Amino acid sequence: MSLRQPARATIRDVAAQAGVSVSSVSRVMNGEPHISPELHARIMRAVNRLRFEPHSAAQALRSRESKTIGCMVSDLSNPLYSEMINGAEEEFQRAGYVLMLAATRHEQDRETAFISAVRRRRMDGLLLFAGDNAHTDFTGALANLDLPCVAIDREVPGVPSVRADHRGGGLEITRYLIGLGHRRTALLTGRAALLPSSERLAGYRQAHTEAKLDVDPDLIRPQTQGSSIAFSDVCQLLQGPDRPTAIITLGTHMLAGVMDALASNGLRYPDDMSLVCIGDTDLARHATPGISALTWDLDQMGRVAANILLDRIRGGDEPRKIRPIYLPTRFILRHSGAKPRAP
Amino acid sequence: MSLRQPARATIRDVAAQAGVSVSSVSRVMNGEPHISPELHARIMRAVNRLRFEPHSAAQALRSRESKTIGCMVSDLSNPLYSEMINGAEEEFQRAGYVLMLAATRHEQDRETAFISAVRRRRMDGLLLFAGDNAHTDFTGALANLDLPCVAIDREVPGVPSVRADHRGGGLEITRYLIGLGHRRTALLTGRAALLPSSERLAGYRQAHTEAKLDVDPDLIRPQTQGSSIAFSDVCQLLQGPDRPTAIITLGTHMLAGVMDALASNGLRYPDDMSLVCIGDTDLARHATPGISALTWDLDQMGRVAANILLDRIRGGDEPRKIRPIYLPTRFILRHSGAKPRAP
DNA sequence: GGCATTCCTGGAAACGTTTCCATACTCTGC
DNA sequence: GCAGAGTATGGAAACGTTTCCAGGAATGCC
Repeated sequence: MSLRQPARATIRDVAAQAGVSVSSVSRVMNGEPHISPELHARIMRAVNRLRFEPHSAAQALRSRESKTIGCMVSDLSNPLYSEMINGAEEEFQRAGYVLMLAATRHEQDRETAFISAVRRRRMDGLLLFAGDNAHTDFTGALANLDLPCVAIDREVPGVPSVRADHRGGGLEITRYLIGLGHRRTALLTGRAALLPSSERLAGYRQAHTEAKLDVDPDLIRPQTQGSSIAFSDVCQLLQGPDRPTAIITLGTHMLAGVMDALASNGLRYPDDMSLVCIGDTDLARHATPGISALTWDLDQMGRVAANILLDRIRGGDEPRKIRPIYLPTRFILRHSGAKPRAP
Repeated sequence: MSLRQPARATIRDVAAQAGVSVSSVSRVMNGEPHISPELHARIMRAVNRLRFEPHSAAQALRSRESKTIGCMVSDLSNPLYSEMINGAEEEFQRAGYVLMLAATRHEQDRETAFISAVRRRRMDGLLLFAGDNAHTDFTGALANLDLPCVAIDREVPGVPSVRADHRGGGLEITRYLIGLGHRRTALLTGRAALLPSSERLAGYRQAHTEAKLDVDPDLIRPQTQGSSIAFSDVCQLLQGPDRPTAIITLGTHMLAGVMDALASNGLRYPDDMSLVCIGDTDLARHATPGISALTWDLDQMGRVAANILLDRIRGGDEPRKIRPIYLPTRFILRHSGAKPRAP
């Protein structure tokens, strides 16, 4: 159809075509004030005729702004993350930024590699999703970065963060189970090094302390997320001498493993075992009976984090409040909890 | 801790520090041959001392390669997509490319806006995930792009694609239901403008033709994805005079609505209604009874697409085979299908 | 009418690389 | 001992913008 375009138009071509200087074209493209209507019109005509599109590498080089946000996430296939990113991305799009994504798969090498990419590409900001707090090389590299950052459900020294109130959520659901009479509640909460897990555990402990109950460390299973791991964890717990009477588990992937384990041990919930899951899912909603779940607004979290980051980018280096912002969790009561059986 | 770094080191600083020319530094950084070991060592020492990191905008400007891949997806929060992207991203990372992500939310404006961003940023390639084939402005803009592209589950003229065999899958599951004796099978398959939906429908029709059955257009519900829509669709179908005896539905979000609709109409599967879902999910796996599902390898699809794109980028403009590559689907038989009740 | 502002425009120097060209040196084979 | 190929380095011109500086034309004020 169209001939192969020999070369893309540059700002120079536009200036020549319109018979004006390059600087005027630049001013028009950037919407600067003090431009006569005629000049504006003439330049825009040339821009359209030549289909001029500024080369953003050149812009970035000169203006020291890449209009780019880095986004580091451990596992993109986890819907918890992708939903937050979805929300954040929309805010960035609206502000004219493009998102650069990297999945680190919990590997420290990938984290530092991405930090390096962030530096080389002079990205304007960085969004950090939950990742291992134990990765110290990473926080070191980050400290030298001198770049607006916002962390999501992650603790990074000197970096403001947005978090769901996992501690409060853990407290609420544990209190609920204790209130039902449960004295032995298993907690399958994902990698211990992740902030949401450790916060949840803190809430769980607090609820037990309040009720003057001891917590059996065996009941805490801070394993990597995964349905088969949940399965074997639960089987193991069930074979022990002193079974738990309730289980708190992550909703994504793990809940399925837990349900399998119960079923293959001939147990039913809520009668033989109470169940609460963290993060509402189709499975929790539509299992029979429905499974009570702790939930929070992922899309909103992504958006809030994005806007804080944008503010910091625009506001320059103000050493804003670093205090984390907490978003509430909400407990959805369904029918997966009951009083423990009399022993 | 560390003083605020006044300015980042440039290749010039490195050259000065090492007492060599800029071009030598450039050569070393890019691993070019014909460099004496001493020079190499001297330069690397300077690089490390100054913590030099090349400015990728400058590199992109000069070398006309941005080492960047655009990735356009309609809805990032859909796990089907995020899992494919997760796979693709790993391949790109391995090859030294960074992924730039945009969620279009099925809005044509966002699609063209992103295409423009792709041009301005001189991205090296573009990955297109399933989107409305009806968006013609978009395909026009794309045709002018003259850039390596690969589409995933999407039909774009002149662009090679990777697709799951949705047609074959639709055929297989419809045959299965027809084999059980079903004559009226509802199909809730998502937006009609999406390739997977239309392909699935084609398979569905073919199975009916083979069996010399008519298809009732009322049974085909090409609605937007969403659990509440599935709910009302099914309720409507159940109130009609001539109920379907089987339902094929998308697994993500929609299956839940379907199950709700059945429950609230006092129906049970598989006895009152057979069920097959597209895309395996926790819910399909762990509902009781388990729900038969059509599945395919999302991670693999992302990787295959990424590698085709990388090949095209490296291989230059070879007008390769544009024929789509199909990945197989697999039918997982569970317990959600039965013979229809005698009327 | 002279002078200080403000408005509009152009020229040219950056920004930090890569790459082309030139040059000086080291081999190799005869 | 010399042409020619190959190796190792440096110099300088791009790449396509933004932005600083300068200057001419209006405008306002006394």
